[in-house]
Amino acid sequence: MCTSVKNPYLYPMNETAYKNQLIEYIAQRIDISPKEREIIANAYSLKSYKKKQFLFEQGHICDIEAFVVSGTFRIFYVDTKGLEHVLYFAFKDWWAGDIASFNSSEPSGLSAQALENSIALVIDPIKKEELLKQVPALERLFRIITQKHLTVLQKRFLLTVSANAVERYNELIKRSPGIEQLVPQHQIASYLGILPESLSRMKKQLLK
Amino acid sequence: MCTSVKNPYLYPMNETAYKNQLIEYIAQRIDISPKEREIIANAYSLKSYKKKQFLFEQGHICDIEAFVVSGTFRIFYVDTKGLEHVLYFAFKDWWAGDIASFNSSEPSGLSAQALENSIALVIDPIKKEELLKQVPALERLFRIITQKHLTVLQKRFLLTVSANAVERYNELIKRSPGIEQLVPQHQIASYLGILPESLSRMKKQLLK
DNA sequence: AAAAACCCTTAACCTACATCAACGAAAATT
DNA sequence: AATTTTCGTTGATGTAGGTTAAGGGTTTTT
Repeated sequence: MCTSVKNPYLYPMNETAYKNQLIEYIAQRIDISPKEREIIANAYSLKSYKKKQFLFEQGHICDIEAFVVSGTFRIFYVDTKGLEHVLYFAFKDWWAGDIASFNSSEPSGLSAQALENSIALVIDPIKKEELLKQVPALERLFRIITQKHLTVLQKRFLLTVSANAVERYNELIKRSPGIEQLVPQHQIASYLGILPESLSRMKKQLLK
Repeated sequence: MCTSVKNPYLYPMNETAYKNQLIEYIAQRIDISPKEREIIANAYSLKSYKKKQFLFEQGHICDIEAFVVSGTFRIFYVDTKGLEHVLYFAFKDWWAGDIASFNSSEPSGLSAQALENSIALVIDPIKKEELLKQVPALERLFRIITQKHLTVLQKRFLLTVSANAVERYNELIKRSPGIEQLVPQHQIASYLGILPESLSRMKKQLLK
């Protein structure tokens, strides 16, 4: 299904406005010249995703790294028993991708799916390498972003092995208040590493 | 306890040889000039650690990033109940540090302890910033290393939430054969996210 | 408007691993 | 060499969260 870039439903703002959102994000983290802003803006393509549409899919090569400008994606893993595990949610101004597959051209171990109609700026590995050559300051940006992702995942991992589901739930609500309005409850259960039935039971208990 | 740099027991090789080990590691990943090699070698300090000695400690600021040239460290987290959880082991040619604390000067959420007498090349955040300024190509190296760490942790996390202890144990042995000769069994249990008693029982079962 | 798909809840039962306690062997420390 | 600490094992018992099954509500699709 090929949707026009001009479709006002999918793109309530124009392309330049979305790209400025990315430029803003970058400028807050490193210094970039007007010339570099232009190069960056040109390197990314604007794409829209309908609810349930995939950004990339497990088993296929993930040749996309996305900056979410609007909407929400869930990034998840399907295990050998067919169960899904949410690695993280990508909201506005977050990145979504599978670093491993993106950098090695090996099949991705993750899928990313829109939880609602969403818009993202995307780039492929070749364009990204070119971009890094043209704007070397971005090496620093992506190092810092990756470090941040690593520290977040590290905390999450340690919480997962050291705390029970109730504690992990409380931590999530504390860190992301309002997430229960953005994401269906069974997806939250998946993020917490438990079944929807268990989360339902847990929340009932917590009301006492 | 101040140990002399000349102590032949602690340093079977000389300082230059250890630094060359780091330079070799770097040169295999990015291009560096002879001049840059010298700058890098000068930025790091050689330090020795007796068995059980800490490289850095949870609750204190981690102002150390270490490249292990010999020996083994365990990097672990002590939870609110006082239980220890191994995040990873750092062997020869691995890095050990707490990125979050190192970059933010906040108290570390991790400890690193030598499992045997070990030797490492260490750097502090200020020296590292200087080094990155003098050798910008290292931005790329550390971006790539951090990406690698992130993908490894991601796999580990997803395995932890999707597989049981037996499957995680088999995966560890497959990926790191010989680890059982390097690390005591209760540390392996901690890495797997189970108690030593459970691992012992599990291995007995597996023999059938 | 009807049908289908999706989502949440509850209940009975089950299992992987934790907890607690005790023992002997090995290794480190004196 | 003696003492202490560390390490691995085994057994009895407990529990968080998984499993299975079923019901009803809500949203999406036709």
